[in-house]
This record gives sequence, structure tokens and C-alpha cells, in this order.
Amino acid sequence: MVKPIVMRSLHNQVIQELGRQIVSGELEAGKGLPREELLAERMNVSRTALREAMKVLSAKGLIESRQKTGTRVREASHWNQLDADVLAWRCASMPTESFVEKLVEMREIIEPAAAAAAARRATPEQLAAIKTAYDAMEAAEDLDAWAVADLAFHEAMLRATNNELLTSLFSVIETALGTYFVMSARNASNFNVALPQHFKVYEAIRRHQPEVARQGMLKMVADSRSNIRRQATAGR
Amino acid sequence: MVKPIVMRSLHNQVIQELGRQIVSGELEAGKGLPREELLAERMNVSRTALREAMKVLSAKGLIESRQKTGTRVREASHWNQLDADVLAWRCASMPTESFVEKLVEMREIIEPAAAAAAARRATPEQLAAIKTAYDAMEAAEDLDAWAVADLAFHEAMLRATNNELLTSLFSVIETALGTYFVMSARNASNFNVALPQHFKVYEAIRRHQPEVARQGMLKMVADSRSNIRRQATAGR
DNA sequence: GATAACTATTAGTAGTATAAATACAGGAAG
DNA sequence: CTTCCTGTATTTATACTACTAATAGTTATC
Repeated sequence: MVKPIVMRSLHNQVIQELGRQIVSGELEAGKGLPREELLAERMNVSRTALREAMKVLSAKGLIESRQKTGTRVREASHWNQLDADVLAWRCASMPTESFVEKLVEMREIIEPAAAAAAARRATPEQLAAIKTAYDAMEAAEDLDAWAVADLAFHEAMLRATNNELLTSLFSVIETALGTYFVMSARNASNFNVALPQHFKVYEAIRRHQPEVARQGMLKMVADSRSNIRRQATAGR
Repeated sequence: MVKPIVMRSLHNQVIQELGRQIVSGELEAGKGLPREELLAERMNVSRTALREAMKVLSAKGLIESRQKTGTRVREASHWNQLDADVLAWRCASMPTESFVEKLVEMREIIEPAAAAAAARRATPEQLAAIKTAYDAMEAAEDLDAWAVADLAFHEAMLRATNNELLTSLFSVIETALGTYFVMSARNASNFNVALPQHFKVYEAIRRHQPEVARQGMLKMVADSRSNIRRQATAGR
């Protein structure tokens, strides 16, 4: 469900493969990676294709190339942690408890503030987009449809802030919600709680009530956090 | 001051040049860019160098290449707005008022929350790093030294949250502070206000008082916002 | 109107030359 | 004998050229 990633171009495959290996820890930081010629041969691609991939990975902060020394994997602190690919790789390899906790913390920081900003500045069109997403949640008959609509709701809200820097953080929210969908126990009672919460936020944005929107979103995130907690403890 | 960007490799120069042109709007969205061969010739580089640069720009969401159709500039909403390069390009070309406003809003959302998180979780080493930065601010004798120390303070605080997703947002804070240094009237009285504010935040983190840290940081950002406002109105 | 051929453009490969950074050897000075 | 410098040799990424393959839009043909 979380992988509509099309590996069309060859160098994209190389990027994905190397990126995954690095983020998962298979390729340890410090030093590593055989030299271009060898690595290209080993992956069955030309050196140019490999180099194009390496330039991208280098832009994401995962690797660093220098003459004579070769190419080495950089430490995690240098990675572009907010990059959508990096998030996806982390998520695919280690949806560990501490990482989920960090994602939830990001939601707690970003989303209530975004809801408040949206309540202040949303245009009628943006409001309509939120409403459309909400209606889709209401009409959803299966888990997947609900997940899609939920994501659309949160994205529409971020767009309604009219601050594209905030909007770009959707990659984080998306990843957080994605792991939530996997980790939380989702059933009818869940939806019965979540749906009115989303409605309250929408209403607050529509009525230009920033603080109401903030509190509503805060509650929503807090609930989903405790939902994950319950699931984690139940799993033991 | 803000440009220690080394343009060592050739393809990096191409990335910078094209990136700047796109973000500044010289190259309009929708469609554009001559075909590879022409563009390479026009920039006096080989096609391979150009292609490596295009792959990186494509990863940043600035352009999109398709066979036969050619390469087109994507709309701003698809850009990786949180990417350090993109921020730098935006900042270099258009430090327009609305962009500054968005940067300040990001600070207001991120930094108080980060201060609170740091107060909860900072290790002794991380606390020492914050203290070191603060001491450097206190000892600074010129504007540049102060700016460097100030940046170090905010970075150390973000690191002390022990949430690398938050830490990665330093690129935004850095850009915001950079424009602040340029746009605000900086004089002795500024520092006399800012220094104790930083100390309060540091103390709150040291004493593990999240709410005190949050409020202190909130005040700090609010003050710098009004500082910019004053400057902007004074400039008219 | 559907299908096939044509064509322009990016995607990908191969080979070669250049430049930079390191490591090592050799020597000079303490 | 040790330490520090210096020059050179080597390894590796960097960069270019020329070529082939795939793809998608256009045109022509039936």
C-alpha cells in the first residue's frame, strides 16, 4: 500500500537500492563502497548510470565522494532526514519504536500549528478541498479508501496554511500516518472517534477559529499516539 | 557571509546555476529548457555533466524529464522547499516580505517546541554544547562572531532534542536567522536584549523545565519578528 | 479511423583522458 | 634515531566524446 514507487529509470533503481542499503545500515557509515568501476560492474549498470545515482545520494547527504579516497557513507546526522525517499527508506527498514515516537512528536508540533494557520488564512477553494477529503472519509467503505481520504485531509489542511514550507512537511506527516495505519488497531470504533474529530477541525478552520482548530488537532494527534501505544503494549 | 558554498565540481556549478535560475523565476514553470545537447553546449559542459546535474535537480523536484517531450520546469508546489539549496536560492533571489514572514512562522512553530523537547531530553554533553555556544555569544566582539555563535546556539538546541527530524529543520532556522541578520537593525541594545533571552532558554533546558524553555523561546522569536517589522516599516 | 512508419529527445553504454588527493619513499634537520 | 618536510607515484573520481536503445508524439497510409 505504501509503495507506489515506480522504479522506471535505471538510475532510479540504483538510487533506491543503494539508499535502502545505506539507511538500513547494511552499508555502515565511516567508509565503504567499492570504487565506481567495481560497484557499477557488481550492480550490472554502466559507470555513468551509477554516477548519476551517486550524485543524487550525495545531494541527499547519504554519501560523500572524494578523489583518491573513494566514496564513503556519511553519518546519519548528515542525512537529509526530511527527504521523502530517506523517510521511506527508514520506514521500510526500521519502523522501530523510537522512530515512530519521533514521527508522532513531529505531528504534535506541526499539525496543531498548521490547523491554526489554516483557520487564519484558508481560501474558500482550500476549504472546499478539505471538505471534499472529509466527505471521502465519511463515505469510505474500506480501510484503504479511508487511508487515502485521511491523507488527503491532512494534505489539504497543510496546503491551506498558504505556507509552502509547512506544506513540504507533508512528507513527514505522510510517513507518520503510513506507519500509524500499519501499527494501530483499526476498527469501526476507531473511525467513530476519528471522524467527528476531523469534522471539528474542519469546522474550526471554516469558522476561522485558530485556537479551536489547534486544540482539535492536538486532541486528534494525542489520540492516535495513545492508539499506537495501546497496540504496542498489546503486542507484548 | 552566507556563502561559503564551494563550487568545486563542474556539475555542482551547473546545479547551482540552473537551480538559481529556476527558483528565481528566470526559467518559467510549465515548459522550458532546450534539449540536452543544446543546453550543454550553451553552458560549455559535456552532456554527461549536465545530465548529472539534471538528475539532482529532478530529485529536488525542480524539473521533470521525459523522453521525446524534453525537460520541463515543475511548479513551485512540487519543489523540495525544505532542501537547503532550494532555501538558499529562494533567499538569494527573493528575500521578499512574504517569504520572510513564512520563515518567521516556521521559527515560531519549531523552536519553542524544540526548546521544550530539549529541556526534557538533553544529555549533559548536548547541554554543554549549548553552553559553549552561549559563551561564544557573550564573548563575541563583532557582528560576524555573534552571528556564528547564534547559529551554533540554535543548532545545538535542535540537536539536544534528540529527534533528528527536528534537527534537520535547522536548514530552515539557518535561513531564517540569515535573513534576520541582513534585515534587522543590529546594535548593542539588540544584543543586550537577546543575550539574557538566550540565557533563560539555556537555564530552562539545564533545569529540565520544558514549559519555561518553550515560553522563553517563544518570546525570543516574537522579539526578532517585531525587530524585522520595525526595520521594514523604518525602511519605507 | 485505425494502424504503421517516422522522428525527435531522453535514457543508457563504452572508452579515454585529466586532475586531484593520498600514501609512500627519501632526505634533511633536530 | 626520530621527526618533519618534500617530491613523486599511484589510485580514484571527474569530465568528455561518440555511440546505441527506448519511447512518445506526429504524420502518413491504408
